[in-house]
Amino acid sequence: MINAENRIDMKTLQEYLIKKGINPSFQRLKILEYLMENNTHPTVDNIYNALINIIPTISKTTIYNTLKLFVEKNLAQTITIDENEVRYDGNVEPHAHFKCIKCGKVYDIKIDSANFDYNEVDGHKVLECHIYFKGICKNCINM
Amino acid sequence: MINAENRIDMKTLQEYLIKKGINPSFQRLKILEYLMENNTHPTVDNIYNALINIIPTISKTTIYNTLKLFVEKNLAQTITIDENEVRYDGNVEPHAHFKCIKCGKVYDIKIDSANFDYNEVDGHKVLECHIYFKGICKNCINM
DNA sequence: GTATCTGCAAAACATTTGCAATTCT
DNA sequence: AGAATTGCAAATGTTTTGCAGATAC
Repeated sequence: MINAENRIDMKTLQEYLIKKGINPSFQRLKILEYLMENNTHPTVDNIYNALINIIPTISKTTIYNTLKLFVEKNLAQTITIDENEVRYDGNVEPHAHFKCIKCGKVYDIKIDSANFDYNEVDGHKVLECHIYFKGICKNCINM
Repeated sequence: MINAENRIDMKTLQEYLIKKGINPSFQRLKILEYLMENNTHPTVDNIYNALINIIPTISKTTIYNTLKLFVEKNLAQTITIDENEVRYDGNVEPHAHFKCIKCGKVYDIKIDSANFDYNEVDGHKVLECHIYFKGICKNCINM
């Protein structure tokens, strides 16, 4: 879906929203575009601060509403790697995350899908499995 | 540390706090006792509502302060399995958690320590590894 | 014209902070 | 008395809610 310059055309995004049963308003398109083009696991505030330059009238309420809708329709997932900061990820495939305690950046980590393949643990039915790491990222380790 | 009735005597708790470099005030002892006797991964509110019956003057500020101190001194760890609810766990050994999406209960899951033994992922230095599952617990699955 | 979507303002929560009162030794 | 601890009240920050106006079909 993403080309070499990490840009996605609006038409593709629009079709994606419709396919998922979401009315493709301009705000929703831009929020989806931001999620797709930046795999930085943004907070609501991150998205708001980026989009206020493009849509000066956008409100945080709309961002909250839209992200909630995206999570319900499985276009995004929430990441709660740290207390008091909910982040959003447009990648809904199973994968792990790594958060650097120095720079705060959150990286995607590919994990052997076998490690994710729990049907049950201790007799409980497993529907989701989340894995995250904390430490020093490779950019910070040499500083 | 815990006997058959899941009760711990105050003397033992007091020695534990002192060993960890914490002045054993009555409030701190009771918060530690609650954590140790209830492995229910309580929120600040859970602890407050339980202790207000024992110490009618206790404040949430004290609970926040004390838990922060316990985490610093490695007597407890925070669990952020769901956005907007920080839970505390008196078990600081590496282990996974399972949260039931029906009843909301959080269970401890023993995990082969080999699965926790990452030194590095993708070149990043790993200091902590957290794993949690969501699904339907064995008590809710037959209801 | 009716449904939906947006965004302001207020409300609802959780957590932190400043500070004064209390407790402990 | 002096240092640490506690707890009230206010501040902060994030997310939700109610609702009125705007937009889309």
